[in-house]
Formats: sequence, C-alpha cells, structure tokens
Amino acid sequence: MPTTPATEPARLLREAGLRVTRPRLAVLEAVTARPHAETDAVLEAVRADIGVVSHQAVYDVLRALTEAGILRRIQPSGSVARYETRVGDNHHHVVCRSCGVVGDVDCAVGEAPCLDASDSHGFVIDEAEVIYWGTCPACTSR
Amino acid sequence: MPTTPATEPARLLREAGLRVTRPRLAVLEAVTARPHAETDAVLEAVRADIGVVSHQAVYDVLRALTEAGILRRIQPSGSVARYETRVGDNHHHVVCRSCGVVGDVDCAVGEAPCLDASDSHGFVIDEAEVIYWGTCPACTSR
DNA sequence: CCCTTTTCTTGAACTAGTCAAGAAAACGAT
DNA sequence: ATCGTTTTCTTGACTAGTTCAAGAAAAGGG
Repeated sequence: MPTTPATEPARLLREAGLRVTRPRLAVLEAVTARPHAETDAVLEAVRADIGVVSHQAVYDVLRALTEAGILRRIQPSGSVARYETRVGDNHHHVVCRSCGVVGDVDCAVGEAPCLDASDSHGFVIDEAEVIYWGTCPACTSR
Repeated sequence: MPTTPATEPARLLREAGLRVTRPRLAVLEAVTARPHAETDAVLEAVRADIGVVSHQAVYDVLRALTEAGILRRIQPSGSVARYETRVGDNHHHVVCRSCGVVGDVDCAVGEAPCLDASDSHGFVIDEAEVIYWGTCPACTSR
C-alpha cells in the first residue's frame, strides 16, 4: 500500500525523535505550502488550519523543527525570520532589495561547493550561505 | 604638507556630501577601530570618546554612513546589526555558530566573482553576500 | 490505562530599532 | 564675521519580533 500523503509529515517528525502534535503537523504543512514564509504568516496559516494556537507554540515548533534539521531558517538583513522545507540540498537565495521577496537559486557548482573560503582563520566551516541581492522582476518593471 | 590623520575621516564625509559633525567622526573612528562592532558597542565607544550622545544620533549616523557607502552593514541570522569600514572590496565573512564572532574572508575568486547565480529568476543581481558558518578556533578548543 | 516527559497556553517582559517634535549645530551666502 | 537655511542631534515615547517562566494539557512507552 502506498504511503498516504498525510502520514508523511508525521513520519518525518517521528524519525527526528519528535512527538507528533497537531501544531507541529500544521506548521510543517504551512511551511511546505509557503516557502520562505515569515513566522507571522505561518502562525496565521496554522490558525486557519487547526484553530486556536498560541504564538509561542509556533515559535517553539519552528525552533524545534529547525534544530531537528526538518526546516531551514533564513533571515536576510532587514527581514524577519523565514522558513523553508528545502533542507540539505545546498541551494541559495535571491532577495529583492525593494520588496524583500525571496527566491531560490540552485547551487551552480555542485555538491557542497561553496564551502571553500580562501583563508578561514582557523574556523571549522560547515556551511556556506549565499544571498544574492538585487531587484525582482516586478520591482524592476516599476 | 602631509595629510594629518585626523582630517582623513572628515574628508570622507565631505566627499560623500555629508556634514562633518563630532558624532559622525566619532562613529567612523569607532567602527574603524572595531570592525564588525554592533550598534551598542559603537554607541559606548562614541560616548567614551566625545561624551554624551543620544542613541538615536548613533543610529542615524550609522544609517547615513551606510547609505553613503562609507560603512557596510552586515547582519548574520540571529545577530544584531554590525558595521565595518571595509567597503567595496568584495570580501565575505565567517561567523562562529557558538560565540557569534565574525571574521573577514577575502574573496578567493577575484573581482566581483560570486555574482553569478545559476538561475536568478529574472532578478537583477547587484551583490552576492557570502556567510561561512562554523566554529571559531577558541570555541573549537573547548 | 497510567505515569513520565514533552509540549502547549497564558501572560509578562525584553531588546533592537523606529517615529516625531523641537533644539542645536553646520556651513553657504551675505 | 554673522545670518538664515538646512541638516543633524536630543528627548522621550513607542513598536515589532522574539523570548522567558509557570502551570495545564497532551503524547506515547510501560
């Protein structure tokens, strides 16, 4: 029997050693449906989905899922925290300077490519995050 | 007669079309002396230097100098805003995950290298910001 | 089905940063 | 040098986003 879609997120949580709760499932669903959503948008979506939830619960869930590696948190300068489910595939982001919209950019170079710093001052580097700054098509045409 | 060091920052300001004021000179000096300093540290340094200054003045000055291209503002996720005077030389940063300390990394590839995104979704990109995440020597040895 | 542990609710608190109005300082013109 | 305009600084209130803390509720192993 094929896995029903609904059980998929639950499995993700269990495999990460996290308890399966309605807020967690709803957050996971909300972020999946809206990549780069800010905390507030996630909160609204979750409430639309399952009714009353405290904002604190959403903050806690977002943190727990991020620490578990299920979500990735990004926060370009001048923006609030945003979350996405694309995790571990080494992709980067484009951010519009004027409207703040965020897009995904696949890493051109390959595997875990951008990990080479010329002189890392003895730091043990585990991730290279790239943010491309510019103007999105919509803002350009204005 | 050689340029006295003290006039240098003043010239920078004038050339950018900004008025020369004590708070601005002090901020410029403070950031030069402490690359990657956070706003609060700049405020303290400026007060130690010239006495009473409002925090608002420091916020205003930091913004004005950043807009004029004299300072560069960086803000890694989970950190407050930080400022530096190295501007326009396309260097990047290493940030320690555990203590938050920031280091400079010269761009290995050359001129304005990291500016190529594989597929930029129609964005007009003007800058690529790279942040290397890892653990600094001090935190590693603990 | 119970018990322990984790998670969620409630509500307060905190930090970084912004807004707004008036006083003071810079500096080009007189 | 002094005046007047314009910019900048001071003062003080305020906001958004996030965190802290204590207890109630729910998850899930035994």
